[in-house]
Amino acid sequence: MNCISCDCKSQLFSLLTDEELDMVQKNRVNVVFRPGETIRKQGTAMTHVISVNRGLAKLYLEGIENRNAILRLVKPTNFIGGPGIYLDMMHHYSVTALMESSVCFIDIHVFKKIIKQNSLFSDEFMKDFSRNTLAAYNRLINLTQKQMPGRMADTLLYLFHEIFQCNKFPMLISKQDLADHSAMSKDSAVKVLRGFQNDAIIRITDNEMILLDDEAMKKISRIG
Amino acid sequence: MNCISCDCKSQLFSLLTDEELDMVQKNRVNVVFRPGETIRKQGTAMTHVISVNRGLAKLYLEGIENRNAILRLVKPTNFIGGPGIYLDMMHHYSVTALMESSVCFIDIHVFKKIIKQNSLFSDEFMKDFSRNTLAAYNRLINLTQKQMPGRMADTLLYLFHEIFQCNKFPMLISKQDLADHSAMSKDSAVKVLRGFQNDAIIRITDNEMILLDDEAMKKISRIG
DNA sequence: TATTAACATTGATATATATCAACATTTCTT
DNA sequence: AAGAAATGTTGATATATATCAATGTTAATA
Repeated sequence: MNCISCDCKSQLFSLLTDEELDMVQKNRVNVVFRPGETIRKQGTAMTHVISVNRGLAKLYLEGIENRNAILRLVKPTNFIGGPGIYLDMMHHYSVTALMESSVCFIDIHVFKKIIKQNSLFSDEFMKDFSRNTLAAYNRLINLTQKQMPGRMADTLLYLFHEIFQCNKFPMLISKQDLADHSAMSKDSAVKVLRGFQNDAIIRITDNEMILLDDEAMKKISRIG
Repeated sequence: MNCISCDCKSQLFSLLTDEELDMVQKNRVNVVFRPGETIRKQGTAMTHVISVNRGLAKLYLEGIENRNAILRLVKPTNFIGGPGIYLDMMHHYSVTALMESSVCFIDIHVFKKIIKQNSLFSDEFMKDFSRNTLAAYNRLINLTQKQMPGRMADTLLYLFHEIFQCNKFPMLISKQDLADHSAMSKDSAVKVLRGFQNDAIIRITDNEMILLDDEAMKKISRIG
């Protein structure tokens, strides 16, 4: 496999010249993770950035007393950098696979070198970084100013519309994960989801979740 | 007043050459705001970045139903950019003066031009941006995983140690502001502060707040 | 298949937090 | 100085949320 012909590299890397891609090619390593395996661990040294080729993973902050806050899910062909790149070369969040996932680790020094020499690339990197920061601001508002049904509705709308882009998705994500993305306890998450099912807004079967009433869900998101 | 000799410009700008500073000089405007005046308004077009020369201001997200989330306070010689620079050239947060404040507005095109040509400057800009993003991550954990006393303790420790760097500070910040920084209602903020006073952790007089027991405050921050 | 371990569910209860209403104080305006 | 407006304060009450305990279900493993 070759970076130049690879069609599952992050959009960021399509801005590179063949020469630059060749440099990436020589300084990357591809790894396949199984569900539950840790791709990145918060608090460890950052030696590589990541391009997700295949699969799905959760990106989360490890908080207080083993509680996690899931910031977002990552899927092909997302790029995973992080604020440590320019700060302290540490990982400030963890990433764990939710299904079998193939990712490329790219040496951070090569990455930084290319940032300096290719301004199209660095502009797009800044855009990606800015989008993530803005998303964090929105999370902050939603998680602190809405109550549980509104927060869970935000999480589900995110999954249906942004991650899976479909009105049904396979239940690769646990109830605990849904709770961790919505800043509530697992018990509360289960109860809120039960309410949504009773109101025929979603249906949850053994292996998938189906969005039955998008309008109702959006309304719950709005009114908090 | 001249940017080259100015000793209250943001540290960022000390990395510029005299030539670059001259360009800044020709494309900046200095404005003095009085307490309560809006320096930046969320949702409007971003035409300038800001360097704070004198004073104190609150930087906040405008949330749901007129509720605000204060992200941080800005003081001399902070730089104020924001995720809009590389995204959509819009302001994603508002900034309001808490006391008489003098700030310089620097044309964003000039700013972007210098970013491209001076890598010391762009590296330091990235550091500043990353620090703010990391701070937002920490806020997200503290605000969603701690209860009210822990959140208020975080707010007060931030004010004493990071903003004023003193065990007392003038009450330029209202109870509503303290509530908005701690993600709680004003009523609740008043009650939590009353509790801290009853436990002799702080003292609040007409015009200042005094930290009496730093250890106790840190403990409340820890145990949430 | 038996056995654990992880994950899910539910109702009851306790706790945290917001809201409300009434009032006090300060600040601003005329 | 008077009035109005903003801000601060408090206790009572209602609501939201977490925790707990009991139990069920599914998935991993021997």
